[in-house]
Amino acid sequence: MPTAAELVQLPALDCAPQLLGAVITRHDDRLGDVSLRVTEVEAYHGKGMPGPVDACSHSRMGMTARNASMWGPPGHWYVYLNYGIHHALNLVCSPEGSASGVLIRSAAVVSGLEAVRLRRGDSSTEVNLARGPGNLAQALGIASRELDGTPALGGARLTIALDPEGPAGRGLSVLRGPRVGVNPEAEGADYPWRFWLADEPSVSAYRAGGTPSSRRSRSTGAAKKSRSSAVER
DNA sequence: CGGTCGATTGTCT
DNA sequence: GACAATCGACCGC
Repeated sequence: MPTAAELVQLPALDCAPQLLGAVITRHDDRLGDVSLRVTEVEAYHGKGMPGPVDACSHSRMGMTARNASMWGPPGHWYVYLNYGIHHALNLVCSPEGSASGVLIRSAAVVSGLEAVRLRRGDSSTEVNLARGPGNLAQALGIASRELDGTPALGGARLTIALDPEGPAGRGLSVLRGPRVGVNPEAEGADYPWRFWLADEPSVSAYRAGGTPSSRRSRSTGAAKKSRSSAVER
């Protein structure tokens, strides 16, 4: 049975499904602690890694100021701001220098519901509280890049507890399919980088093809591909 | 329901 | 200067 430190050494495609069912805990003295159970993730391969080319990974351009923590040691957080509005949380994986990560897309609230409601507002239904990467970050009180590059295994403010046996150890069924929210015209857009737990209402409702560029091309008559197909593994 | 669109800013060409 | 690993509001069925 692998340890958590060994699991985060795996390539993103192998590490990502093992994170399903893991519990992320945010410590907050004022609002109280919040714990979320991960229900949906996406693998992002580092530039030059063996396996399929990832045309969407932030590491594809090489190291920059933003993505530097992706190149750091695994088991640390990579936090960035997306669309100028939402923060997104990733767990860096695979050996240092390989620049891979797993985007934590969705989760279910395990404890600290009151604190999450305060952060997310009353208008959100319970399954939507940490559904989608932007909402998940908000539920955890991540509103800056403060935690970028900090340890995730035994982290002080934000920590992740992995089940060494992964979802299979609990009899959870894992589904796999293409990403959502990336440009559907991009090379390799159909490759199944995304993993989620079956029968989980908190999994992303967000549809592919939501980017401004894809909207433009769609309105000019480009064919829309179906993304509903999922493969059980 | 499902499609469509604006918000908002850091990042890279 | 373009646009992004998104979200929620709004519109028309």
